[in-house]
Amino acid sequence: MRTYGQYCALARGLDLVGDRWTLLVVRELLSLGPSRYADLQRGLPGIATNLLANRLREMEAAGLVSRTELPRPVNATVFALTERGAALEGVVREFVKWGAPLMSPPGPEEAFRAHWLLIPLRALCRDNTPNAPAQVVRVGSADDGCDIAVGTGVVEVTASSPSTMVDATVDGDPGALVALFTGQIPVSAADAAGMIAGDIDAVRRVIGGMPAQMPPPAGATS
Amino acid sequence: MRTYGQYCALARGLDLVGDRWTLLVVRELLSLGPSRYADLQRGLPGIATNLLANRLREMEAAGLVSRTELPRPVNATVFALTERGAALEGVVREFVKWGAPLMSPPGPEEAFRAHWLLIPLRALCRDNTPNAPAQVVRVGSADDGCDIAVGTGVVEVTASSPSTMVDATVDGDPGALVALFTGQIPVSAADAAGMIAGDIDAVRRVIGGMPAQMPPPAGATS
DNA sequence: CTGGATCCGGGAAGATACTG
DNA sequence: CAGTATCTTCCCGGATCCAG
Repeated sequence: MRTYGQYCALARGLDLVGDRWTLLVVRELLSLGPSRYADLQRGLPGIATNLLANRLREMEAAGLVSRTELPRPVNATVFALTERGAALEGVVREFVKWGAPLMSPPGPEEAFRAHWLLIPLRALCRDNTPNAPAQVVRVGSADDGCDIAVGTGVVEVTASSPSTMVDATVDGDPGALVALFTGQIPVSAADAAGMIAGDIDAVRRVIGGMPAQMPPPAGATS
Repeated sequence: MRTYGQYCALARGLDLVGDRWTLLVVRELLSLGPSRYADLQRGLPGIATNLLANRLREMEAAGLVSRTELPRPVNATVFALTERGAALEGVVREFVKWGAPLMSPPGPEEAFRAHWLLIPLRALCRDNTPNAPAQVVRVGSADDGCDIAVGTGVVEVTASSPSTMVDATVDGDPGALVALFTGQIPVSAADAAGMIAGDIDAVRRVIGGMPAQMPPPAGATS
């Protein structure tokens, strides 16, 4: 293993998770929960298959990931974060917060998965009408997305599950999706763009009126 | 610049600061404040000189670092974090928290600089006797270390400055220093080991009785 | 002396093909 | 499905050299 050789908590931490792709694997496992190899590959477009296998081995050796072989007839391998690996959530959350101002509209070559929004949505969503009955808003699709469950003021965001009944679904191009949840475009505009299906009030209910995190375009008057 | 090509705040953040050494450069600039090239080199043992120059250029291009050429007769270059670069403090803090359990005693090959303790000390130190007059405890030396200033319950940790008058100085081998401030060894033991010069009560004053963060050795009874 | 640039070897990362 | 094998590319690490 490559090490910085420094007796410093940051350096020792980076010795374990500073390699390329490692924190993105953590993101996947934090978002999706225990996952199979092929699911991780789908959530990590651009990673070489041998590299994913290497990372999973290294992370297992470092005690961050556990590997479970399911017996017949399932015959699958499931990767999950250990407690120590899940403890990286704080690091990832701070990173996402720091990266938020970088979320200008995506380039044409850039990949997108709706479940990547899970960690940001946990920080962004609110229950604006806590006295209303519980509702679920889906972002993305049943195959790849997040389910935002609200009720009694509590918000829970999970990876979307096909078996969950939802009150509304929000989908569309990635840049618009991010702009909607960061409050840069109003719900009405998203609806006019055909991004919303189902109960539009459920969507209004969960969107926190967060002040714009993105820097204004150069030359804009503040 | 190499990129993950993912429209995700974490991936875009890692595109900027995920390269090797980058976050350690941030650590140095957060701890020392504006610094010269040679100072950064001293705080980053193991880095190749060309690599440091490359990183500083890339970080400048990314808007994380500013470069100021001081005019004659000083004729030096000073590197400092921009506001955006300084905003990485949250990421670094979470990383240090996560890395704390990794701080088992250092190996013989491992480098150490006392100013690396600055960020951890900010989380660790308290003012246990807020009504006493203000005091300063130095960790390490005037050349490389931290000054912990306490008074009226407020703790401020800065890089050590030769012009600061201190009430006590703590120094010694790196593992013992970490053990002392994480509460794994008592002040009395550190004193018996000759680690403390000056007012030992000033040292007691700043050490927070933090519960042990390190995992107990295997087989230990909890 | 400070703040680098240049050159080179080794190894990590990336792309693709293939397999139990 | 969950990888391995192989090849290429290029980043990193170490040493040396250099301009102001």
